[in-house]
Amino acid sequence: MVARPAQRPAQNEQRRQQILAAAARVIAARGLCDARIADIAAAAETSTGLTLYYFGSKGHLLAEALTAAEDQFYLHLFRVITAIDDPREQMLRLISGSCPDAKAALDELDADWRLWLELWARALHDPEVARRRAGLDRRWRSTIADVVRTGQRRHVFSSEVEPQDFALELAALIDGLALQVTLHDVEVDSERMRTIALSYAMRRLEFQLDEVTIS
Amino acid sequence: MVARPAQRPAQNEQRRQQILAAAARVIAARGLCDARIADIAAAAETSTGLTLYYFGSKGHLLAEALTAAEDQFYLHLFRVITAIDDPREQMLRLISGSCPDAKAALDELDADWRLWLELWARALHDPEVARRRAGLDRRWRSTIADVVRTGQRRHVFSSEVEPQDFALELAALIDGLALQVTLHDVEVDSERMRTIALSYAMRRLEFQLDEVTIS
DNA sequence: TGATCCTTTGATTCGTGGTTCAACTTGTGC
DNA sequence: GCACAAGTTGAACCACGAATCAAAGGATCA
Repeated sequence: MVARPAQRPAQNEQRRQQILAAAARVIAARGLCDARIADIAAAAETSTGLTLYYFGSKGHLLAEALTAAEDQFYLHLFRVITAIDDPREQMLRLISGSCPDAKAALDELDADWRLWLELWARALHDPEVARRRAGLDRRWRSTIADVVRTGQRRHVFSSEVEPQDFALELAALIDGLALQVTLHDVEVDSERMRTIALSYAMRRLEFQLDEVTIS
Repeated sequence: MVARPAQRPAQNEQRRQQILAAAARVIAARGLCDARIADIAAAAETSTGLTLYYFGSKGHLLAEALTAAEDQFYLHLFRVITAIDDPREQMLRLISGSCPDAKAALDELDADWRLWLELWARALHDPEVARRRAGLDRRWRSTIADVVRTGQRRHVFSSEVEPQDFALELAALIDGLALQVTLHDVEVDSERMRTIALSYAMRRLEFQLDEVTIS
C-alpha cells in the first residue's frame, strides 16, 4: 500500500494515462481475465513495479482503465454532437457514432465495445466498476435526452415522447445491437445496426431525414 | 488428457449435469474470472479430480456450464410459450419471461442474466463459447419470429413487419434492457423493462392487450 | 471369488502472476 | 553541489489454483 503523492505533477499524470491506455489495449486484446500486469507494463513500455506504484493494485488499475477508455470515447462523441446544430442531425450522429466501426481493423475501433462487454461482466462483482458504470450510463442517457428536448423545443421532434423514456429505450436498443455486432453475429453488422436504431428514433420522434444527410 | 468413455451410462450423465449446475451457480456468485475448480467441486459435493475427469479442462467446463444453463432457461420458456394458443399472449409471456425476476432473491433467478453477461465477455475470446452463443441467439430469434408469423397468419399482428427483422430488434431491446436491470440501474427495474418491451411489440405489431391479461 | 474397467478421491506437482522490495536514477529546492 | 523526495527498475517472493497421478472404491460379468 503505497501512499499516493498529494499533488501530481503533469508528467506524473501523463504516465498514468499512458498506462491506462496500454491497459485498455491489452484488455481488448486478451480479455479482462487474461490481462496480466506484465502485459500491460510491456504495452506501456515500462515495468510491472511502476504500474503497481501508480495504481496500487491490479483491481484498481483495471477498474480505472475500463472506465477511462469509455469516458474518453463518450467525450469525443459528445464534442462531435454539440458541434452540430440541427437536433435531427445530432441524433443521426449520436447513433452513427455508437455503431462499432466496421471499416476499422477488427481490433481497432470496436475495441470500445469489447471493453463495454468486459466492463458489464466486471460490474457484477466489482462495486467500484459498478459505480463508475452507473455514472457513465446516466450521463449517456442525459445526453440523449437533451438532444430530444432540444428537438422538441424546436418542433422537429414529437412532443408526445418523454425524453428520459426515449433515452432509456434508445440506449438499451443500441447496447443490444452493438452487442451482437461486436460478437460478429451473422445477422447484424454495423450498417444494419445503424439502420435499425435510426428507424426506431425516426418512428418514435416522428421526424425525417433526407437520403443525403443519412449517408 | 483422459479419454472419455464412448458410451455414457445414465448415472454418468447425471453426474455431468450435477457439476454443470454447480458451475453455473458458482459463476453467477463469484464471476467467471474468480470461479475456481475447487469451488465448483465443493458446490457439486465432489472432488476437483472428478470435475476434470469429466470435462478435461477448466475451459471446457466453463464453456459448457455457461451455455447449458442458458439452454435450459430457453427450453423452459419455450415450453411455456408453446403451451399458449393466442400469439398475443405468447408474445406477452415471451417478454415477461425474459425479464429478470425481481421478486426472486437477488442471486436466484436473475442468475441467468448474470451468466449472459459473463458469456458475452467470454465469447469475445473463446471460439467455443462464441459458436454456442451464436446458436443460442439464432434459436431465440427464430422463436420470436415464429410467434410473429403465427400472429400474422391469424391477422392479430400487422403484416407490415418482417418477422426476422422484428425478432432481431426485440431481442436486442430485451438484451439491452435486461443488462441494465441486471446491473441494478436506478432508472430501470424489471417491471419497467417489461412495460417498455411490451409497448414496443404492441406498437410495432399493432396489437392490443387488455389490462387483465397483461397483469 | 476374482478380474477388469469405470469411477472417485485428494495429495502433489508445477507454472504462473500479483505483489514486495532494495537498489538505482532523476529531478528539485536550497 | 548537496540533500531529499519522487520516480523507476527488475529480480525475488509467495500464494494460489489448474492439472496430474497413484491409489482406492465399486460395479459387472465370467
